[in-house]
Amino acid sequence: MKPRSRILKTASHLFHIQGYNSTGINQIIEEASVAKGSFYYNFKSKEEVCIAFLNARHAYWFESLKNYIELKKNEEQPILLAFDFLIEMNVKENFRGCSFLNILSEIPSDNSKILKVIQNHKKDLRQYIASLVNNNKVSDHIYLLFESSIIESQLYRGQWPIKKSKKIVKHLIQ
Amino acid sequence: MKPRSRILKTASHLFHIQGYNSTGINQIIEEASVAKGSFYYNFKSKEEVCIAFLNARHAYWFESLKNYIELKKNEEQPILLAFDFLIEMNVKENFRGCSFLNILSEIPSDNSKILKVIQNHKKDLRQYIASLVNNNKVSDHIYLLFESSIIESQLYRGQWPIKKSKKIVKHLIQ
DNA sequence: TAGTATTTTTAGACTAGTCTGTCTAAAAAT
DNA sequence: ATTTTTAGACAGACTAGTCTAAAAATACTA
Repeated sequence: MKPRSRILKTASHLFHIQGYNSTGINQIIEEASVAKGSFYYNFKSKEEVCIAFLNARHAYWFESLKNYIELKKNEEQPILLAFDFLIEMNVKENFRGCSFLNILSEIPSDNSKILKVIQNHKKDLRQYIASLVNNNKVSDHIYLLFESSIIESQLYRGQWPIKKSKKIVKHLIQ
Repeated sequence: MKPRSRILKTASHLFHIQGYNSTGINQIIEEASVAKGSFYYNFKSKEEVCIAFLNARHAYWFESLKNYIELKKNEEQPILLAFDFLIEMNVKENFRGCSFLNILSEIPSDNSKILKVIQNHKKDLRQYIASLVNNNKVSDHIYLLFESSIIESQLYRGQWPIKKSKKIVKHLIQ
């Protein structure tokens, strides 16, 4: 594995479990076993690593979600499976919530570069949910419940908001 | 105004517009025109200021909300006014979202002291919404939409998620 | 009301550490 | 021959928190 990948992998892990501001470059390069020179050879700043992380996370998260739904689409309706996916992610990632929303809270509100990446991720999610439910009367409603599910389960460190939302959505789509 | 109040007022303002981690003690004491000794005479750590801020914010936010509803209860149903209150707060505070959720994203996930303050704030909100709607079949549903409204309007820097949620809630309660 | 004791606030030096980012110069890989 | 990576020193600025010693404010008491 080349330095660039090691940096990105380590930074992603640290940003995700510690947060962006609490993760320093020195920690990244040490845990990635990379020289500081290589860090700044491959990335021009910490912010650029952040953006690279968000892009990678975007790809990984959507792929995982789509995979999950594809795998179980015989058992339940896709949109309901999306909520099961959240439950599974919370278990796997220990209720760390949404990387995008977490970083949104950490950056100064005038950082439009990062803000745009976050907004685009959520726009894609909103659109994807719309494509799953195929009913534009309720799709934003479901999107809002989906978002709530993520944040509230992070907040309470429990799955009840997701289960509650799923139950509501079940009624909404029938 | 005594030093303690000046510190709390300044810190609250800075935490709210810059975030917790991006606000240093030196900036707080300078903008509050207070000696560093006074800071540590009145608070034993930055974390304690954070908790004091959250408690003050909790009181202020709820009082504002209840005031708003009391003032306009003849025009519309209380629970719908709660959403109008969010719109007004976004205008007043420039879409900075929820201080509690913002700080939730900034603190290490093992900081149970701060986490508890945040959880209690949201528990109170959930309960208050329940008391407004007086229908435990939909009250959590509304709570989840309320939370989404705050975060998504912060994310998109726009009021549409609140307006959308309000419309949904209007149908839910009739 | 005057004098004393206690609490609070002041300015600022200081510690020991953190941060992002730059730079050099050599080694390794391509 | 060029690109990439290495180790690590270094800069300049920041961090939370401690400490000193004097001044100011407050409270207590005779």
